[in-house]
Amino acid sequence: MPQFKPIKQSRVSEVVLGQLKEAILLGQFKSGQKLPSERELTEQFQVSRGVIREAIRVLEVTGFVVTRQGQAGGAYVTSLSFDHISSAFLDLFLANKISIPELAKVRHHIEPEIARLAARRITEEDGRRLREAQEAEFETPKDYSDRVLKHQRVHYLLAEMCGNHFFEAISKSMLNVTKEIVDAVEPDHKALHLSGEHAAIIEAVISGDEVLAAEAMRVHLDKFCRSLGKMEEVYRLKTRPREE
Amino acid sequence: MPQFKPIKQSRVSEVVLGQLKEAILLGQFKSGQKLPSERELTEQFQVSRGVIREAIRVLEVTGFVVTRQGQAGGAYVTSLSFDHISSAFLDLFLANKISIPELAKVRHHIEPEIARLAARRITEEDGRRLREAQEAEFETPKDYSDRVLKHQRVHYLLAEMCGNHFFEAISKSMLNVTKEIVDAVEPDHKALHLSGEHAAIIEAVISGDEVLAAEAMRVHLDKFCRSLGKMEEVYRLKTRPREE
DNA sequence: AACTATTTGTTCGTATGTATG
DNA sequence: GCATACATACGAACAAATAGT
Repeated sequence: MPQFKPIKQSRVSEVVLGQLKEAILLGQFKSGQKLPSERELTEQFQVSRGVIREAIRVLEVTGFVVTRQGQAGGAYVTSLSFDHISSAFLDLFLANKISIPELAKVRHHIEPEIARLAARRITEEDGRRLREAQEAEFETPKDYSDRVLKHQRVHYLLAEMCGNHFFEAISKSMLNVTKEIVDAVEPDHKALHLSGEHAAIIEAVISGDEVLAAEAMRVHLDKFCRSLGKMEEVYRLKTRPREE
Repeated sequence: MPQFKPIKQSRVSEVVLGQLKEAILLGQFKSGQKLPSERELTEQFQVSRGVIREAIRVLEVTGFVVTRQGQAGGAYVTSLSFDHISSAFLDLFLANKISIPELAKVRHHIEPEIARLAARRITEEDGRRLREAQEAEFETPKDYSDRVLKHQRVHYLLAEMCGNHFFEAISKSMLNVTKEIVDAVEPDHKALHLSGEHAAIIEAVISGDEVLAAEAMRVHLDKFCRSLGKMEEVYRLKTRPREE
């Protein structure tokens, strides 16, 4: 006996959203192309402008389009990036659903593998970018936030080089959350200077030695995650009172 | 010379969104509580209802609130779940930003570790649930989708038991994407019966043997990921034409 | 440099649908 | 069944931004 599927599509905006999303995924609107204007869409869908706007807003926060104002403005289809995964993870962290030790454990488990994969596929161009990032660590940063970014750059590059977009998304998300923490705590930890910490990793990756690269990353994270752990209390104090 | 930060917060709805989100994260609205009604918010913020509605819609798709209609309806704060991370990953997959081999590799690297952690913290109650899930695999499913769910149940439970919410979120996301694939392809692969496949893993986890649990998971995924790999072409054919 | 057309952003008033008591 | 409180939807306007003339 075939079960019936639950009928319930109240909310017109979700139907509109579904059709627009489907069209984008089907490639009927390619990256860079513009969706019809809100007014046009109201005519095509025969719904009010508010509905259209809600649907487009959702497409925007899920990363499918960006909107611009003015003539030649509108909703432009974009290539989905990993930023929205990152911000979803960040939300989870801000809502205290992920703790710093948990973050540290995951980084410790994943990033050595990423380093290993990067070492396996390293190219000359990649090597150049790594060395470049390493030198940038010693430049004087504009502010704390910039300094953290400079230090994360190597991890970021390795994530891109590992050749697995899933790993890349996860790693970038973790770096993003890490940055949130360090940014908040850093001013109290001025002493924390890690410039040059990545040298061993970079050399191992460039030399193509998978095992060594993973090991070097492991050693680095051992050290870093320890200091990350110490930030836990400071961070929670500085930010919000725990939800009951 | 201190740089000026780019001022640009046009879009009233984003300011409203920011304030509401902040209030929720600060615990000023606890989980289960209701935000003020749209009308009240228009008065407090002194903006139009469309703006309020857009902000609430975004809070909804990012998982901070659910909205209900009718008297006693409104936007209710919810505890952030991992569902939105999952759907963000699913979007990436649907947009061809993640391939099936990539997914397989990540599962292969993460789930043994999850099994290991689960084995380390196993409780009697957990063991009972695992055995329960295993028996359920042999029950006759209602449909293909239900069958996949039954088979994934063990992986799902282990993710919850591993004690790391980050791993949990990632693993559930991967399972979610996997389900999408298998659901689409399964009808062609009726022969694929995996009932009982998880026995070794479950026994190892329950016995608390970390090494064995990880190894059993590795063996299982070896096999499963091979068949997952074969689904790649079938899946892409069945679904959408690639966006070049 | 000013004007114009286009498009999103925002507002208000009103009407309808839906769940609660 | 009716009143209430709320979200949902519509439509017509005006404001603001931006590209082209």
